[in-house]
Amino acid sequence: MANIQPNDRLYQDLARALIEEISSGRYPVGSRLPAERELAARFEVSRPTVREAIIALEVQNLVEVRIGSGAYVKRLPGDEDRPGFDVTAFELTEARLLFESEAAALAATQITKAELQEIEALVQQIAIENQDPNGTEKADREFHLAIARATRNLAVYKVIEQLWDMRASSAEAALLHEKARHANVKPVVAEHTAILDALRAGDSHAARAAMRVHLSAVLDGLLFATEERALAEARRATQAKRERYARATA
Amino acid sequence: MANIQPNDRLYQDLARALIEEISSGRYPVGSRLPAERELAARFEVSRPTVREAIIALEVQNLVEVRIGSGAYVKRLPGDEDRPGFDVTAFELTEARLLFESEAAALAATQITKAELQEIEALVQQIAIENQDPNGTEKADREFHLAIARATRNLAVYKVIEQLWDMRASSAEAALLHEKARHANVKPVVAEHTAILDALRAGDSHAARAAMRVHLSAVLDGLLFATEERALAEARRATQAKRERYARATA
DNA sequence: GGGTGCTGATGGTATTACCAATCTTCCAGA
DNA sequence: TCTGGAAGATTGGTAATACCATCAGCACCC
Repeated sequence: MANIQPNDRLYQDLARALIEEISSGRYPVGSRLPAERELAARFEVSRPTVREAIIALEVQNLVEVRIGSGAYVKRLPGDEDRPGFDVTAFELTEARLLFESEAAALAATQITKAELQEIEALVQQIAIENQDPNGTEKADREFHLAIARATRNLAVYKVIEQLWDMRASSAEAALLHEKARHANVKPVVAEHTAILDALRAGDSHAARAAMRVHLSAVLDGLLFATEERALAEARRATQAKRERYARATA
Repeated sequence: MANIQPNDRLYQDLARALIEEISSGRYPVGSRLPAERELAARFEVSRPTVREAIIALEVQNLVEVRIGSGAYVKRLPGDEDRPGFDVTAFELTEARLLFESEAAALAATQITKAELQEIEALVQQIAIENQDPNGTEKADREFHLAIARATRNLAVYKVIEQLWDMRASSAEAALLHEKARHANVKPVVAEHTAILDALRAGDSHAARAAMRVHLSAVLDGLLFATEERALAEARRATQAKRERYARATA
């Protein structure tokens, strides 16, 4: 296949190339991509492979396929459309900082006694999970979702849930959170308690601020884990160099 | 093709059917989907069509394809993967008010010239769509997603996209927005321009405020449409009562 | 018990054929 | 001259078939 960086599967390589061409302005929004047969000839791949690449673009809502007419560019790709692009732990935590703080503020305006009791029980469970060497973060997740539920807005709840699902399914985020945990960066009970206190006081400003403090600390923990990871990588690279040198001088 | 509701293109029908099967628990997370050849036989389609459907699922990160092994379920489809999930128009717009304003504030801190140009073109397109009696809200959607993209945070983008997808798939929201549109409540270009101006000025506070003004107005429009609808319902109820009374006294 | 090799099953890609839908061009009629 | 319809070309959609690469499981040997 011509002009494609071999990487994984052909359809992905071709989708990537087409995304690059759209991004570079070769095919503006509203314009039609070349026909399947033409693309197949140009990239020296089979037509089914072209179709598969176009479908990948279609599912990402980048193009619209009109039967008998062609594939039309719907929008310019952003970074999030590059295959293999995963949500980073930083992005995830930044998004949570922005959004969960607003959810906490809204919840504070209307939270009930029962909801407060549930959240209090979850704070206690977080403390218990922190003692367990193989602890999970189930209670932490439930704590945040309980606050989202207290907004009594289903859309808000589904958004916060989506953020937590992203966290669960992102390999990079999982790795970094694991590193953070090994470095003993765990949910800080005091921060959760501060959020709970602000909710109890019905103070939306305090709730927003407490949630931001908490998630900023999570962000710091991730940066700490990132540095730890960078150090470990550097050590590994040095070791490899030493071995190479030992081999060269043996 | 067997057991598929005919709708659009075969691969889409099949992808939909597979999503339903995953959702219903037939294929839990981590389990392997049947082989392409088996699915082709079962659904009475060709193997390339099966491949196309699997690629659609793969691009949506629902499955992971291992060469020589099969397609494995990565996660359960959420409600956002299933059309028809019902969030009220009020909940949706309130969530957007909370979250999109934060996204606008973040975007304002780093937005590029190219991104501003894209957004400006979209504002102009909104104005054009407003003239069309059968106008859509495509440009409005793209406007908001372009701002989300300008945050350069994939998690933020996916959240805003999810909110718009909820709107697109919610029957109740669609009805109310239709009512609002008939009452001539349309995207106000001046509000969009104000958001654009704040972004251009790199003023995150102004961007947040402008987005909140805009979405508060959308909320007002919905409430207006809700009142109109409530009035119409009340009139219908009164008419029904009159007919019942007339029947009772006849 | 562990390692290696073989076989069958899996996905990946290509070629070819035919059909349906759309677009463009040309011709005939008003 | 203009308009509408038909025909042909181009487009995407689906299917069938062939062959190749990779993986997983099983059997055999050390």
